[in-house]
Amino acid sequence: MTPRLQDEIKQTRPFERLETEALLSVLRTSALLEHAIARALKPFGLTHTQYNALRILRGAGEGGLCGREVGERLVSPVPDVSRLLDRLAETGLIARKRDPEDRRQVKATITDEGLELLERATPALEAVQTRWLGDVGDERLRALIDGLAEVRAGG
Amino acid sequence: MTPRLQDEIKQTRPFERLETEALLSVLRTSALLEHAIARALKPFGLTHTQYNALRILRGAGEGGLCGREVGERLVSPVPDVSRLLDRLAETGLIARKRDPEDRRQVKATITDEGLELLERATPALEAVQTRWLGDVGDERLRALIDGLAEVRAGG
DNA sequence: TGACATTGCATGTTACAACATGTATCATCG
DNA sequence: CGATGATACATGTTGTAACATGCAATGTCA
Repeated sequence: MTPRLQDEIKQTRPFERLETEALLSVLRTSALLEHAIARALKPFGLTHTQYNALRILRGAGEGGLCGREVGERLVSPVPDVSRLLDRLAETGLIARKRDPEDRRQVKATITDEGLELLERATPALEAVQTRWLGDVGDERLRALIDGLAEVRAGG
Repeated sequence: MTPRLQDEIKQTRPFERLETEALLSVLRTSALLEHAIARALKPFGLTHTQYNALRILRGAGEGGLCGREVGERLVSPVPDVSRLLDRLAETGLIARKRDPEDRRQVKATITDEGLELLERATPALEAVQTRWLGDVGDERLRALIDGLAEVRAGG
């Protein structure tokens, strides 16, 4: 049922240290999930990062957020929020305007078109979530969440 | 000590479902780890994928492996092994030649230069592993490994 | 043997990531 | 008030990822 990482990547020898196996497990699992997510979002013309940015802006409401704030809220940090928002603006999913309070900032807000696309795309993403995590019990999920938080605390 | 994901990405509301939090935890943790790994490998002019390919070819020994086999053994699948090996060959880290047994295949082998670079780069990667995972106990690591394997089994 | 599919790899193209650098606006402090 | 630095964003460049397509070598089967 649950295959060993060692077999998945056809490694002949067992891992010497538990930490190595854990590290590679995180990376491989994430890569597979990202791939599944990319496939699910492709029909909507969105990358996962773009999808997340739209969700963040929806959560921000009318006032919107500046680029820096969007960057801080992204699940996976990206060092180029300007062009991320560029592309969303080009396709009309968000709108941008200079903040009169601080003219350095550019406030981004989600458009109706963006909201509509978000609602159409969300079920595809939930399907991925259910498929991959739906059969994992709450106790295991909790252990996973806590363990990963502890890893991140090491950085 | 262990921050909540919810706070890390400045989300105001708690996650509705445990699965969502687990999914995003995997993705975020992996992104942070990949970033740390990329930084560690940068002085050696290697990406993480390239580093892994070199390790795989070192493990294969004299006979080498063909591109398909390298792809199967990579932690994170990449759909372009040809050019991955191209770059390693350009910098002299691997050598390639057609397999006379099956002329479709191209056997890749690691060069002495590749072996030497691998040995110089490995400590940097182990440092990342120790920093991020060194303080996580074996029991938690085991739970992490098992939980992630169960997630992958869902796909 | 010859038609057909399959496998393994190469290559063109597009989009995006990552890094460095530039520019306008704001904050701070003498 | 003016100089200096910090902040927020824009932009140029390079390298790579992802996808599609094409070609050569092999396998399959009538």
